Amino acid sequence: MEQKNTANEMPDLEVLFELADLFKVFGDSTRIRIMFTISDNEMSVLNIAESLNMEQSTISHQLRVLRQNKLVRVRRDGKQIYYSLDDDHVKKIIEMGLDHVLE
Amino acid sequence: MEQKNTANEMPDLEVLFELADLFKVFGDSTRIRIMFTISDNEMSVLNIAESLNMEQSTISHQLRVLRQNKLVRVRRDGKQIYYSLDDDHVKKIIEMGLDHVLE
DNA sequence: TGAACATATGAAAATATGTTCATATGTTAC
DNA sequence: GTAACATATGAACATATTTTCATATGTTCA
Repeated sequence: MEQKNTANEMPDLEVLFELADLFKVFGDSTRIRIMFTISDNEMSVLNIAESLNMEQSTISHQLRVLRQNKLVRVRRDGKQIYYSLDDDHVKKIIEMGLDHVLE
Repeated sequence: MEQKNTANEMPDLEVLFELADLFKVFGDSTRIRIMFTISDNEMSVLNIAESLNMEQSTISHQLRVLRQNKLVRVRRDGKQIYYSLDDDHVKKIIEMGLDHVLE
C-alpha cells in the first residue's frame, strides 16, 4: 500500500509565506466582523461602518486589505460601493475556525 | 420552508475575538512552518529548530503560542519535549487556507 | 459647473508582535 | 550534589499593524 500523504509535505517557503499572510487577514476582529456582516448580503461601506459602529475610514482601510487578498467582491452602484464575500471558500475557512473555537 | 442559516448569523463579539485570535496564530510563517514540521511526526524543540534553521529560543517562544491556543500536543521524554499537532482539525484549517492560496 | 454625498488614502500615533540575548528551570547520569 | 544538556522565559529592540484625522478622489443631481 502506498504511503498516505495528506497535505503534510511541506510546501515551498514562498507558499508558506502566502499562507501565513492569508491567515493574517483573518486574524483581526474588525475584518472578521466585516466578513460576517457581508456574508449574507452585499453592503455599502457606510452601512458596514454603521452596522459595526466604527469609523468609515477604519472600515475602508480594512476593506482594502480584504480586497487585496481577494476575499471580497466589489460592485459600484452610483455613489456607493457594495462589498460582499468573494466565495464560499472564505466562509468555509471561517467556519473551520469557528468549529475550533466553539468546541 | 425555513430560512437557511449557514453559520451566517453573527456570533457574539467575544467569540469573534477568539476567532480572530485563533487565525492570528496561523498568521505567522514561523508558526505555520512549525506546524508543517510536526504534522507527520512529533519532534523535539531542538529538532524543529534545526529543521527550520532557526534559534531554539524563537521556536520555544512560538511553541508556547501554539500551546496556549491548544494547537499542539506536548510529551516529555527525558530531557526532550516532543511536540505534535493537536488534531486533524488544525490540519484542516491549514488545508483550507492552502486551497485558497494555491487556487 | 458646483454642492452634496460616498469612498479611499496618506501620515501620524498607539499598540501589538516576533526575534534575540542572557539566563533560569528542569532532567539525566555520574 | 554537579556537570551537561534540553527547554522555557523575561527584557529589550526592531518591525508591523490598526486606528484616527484630515483630505483627496469619484459620483450624482440640480
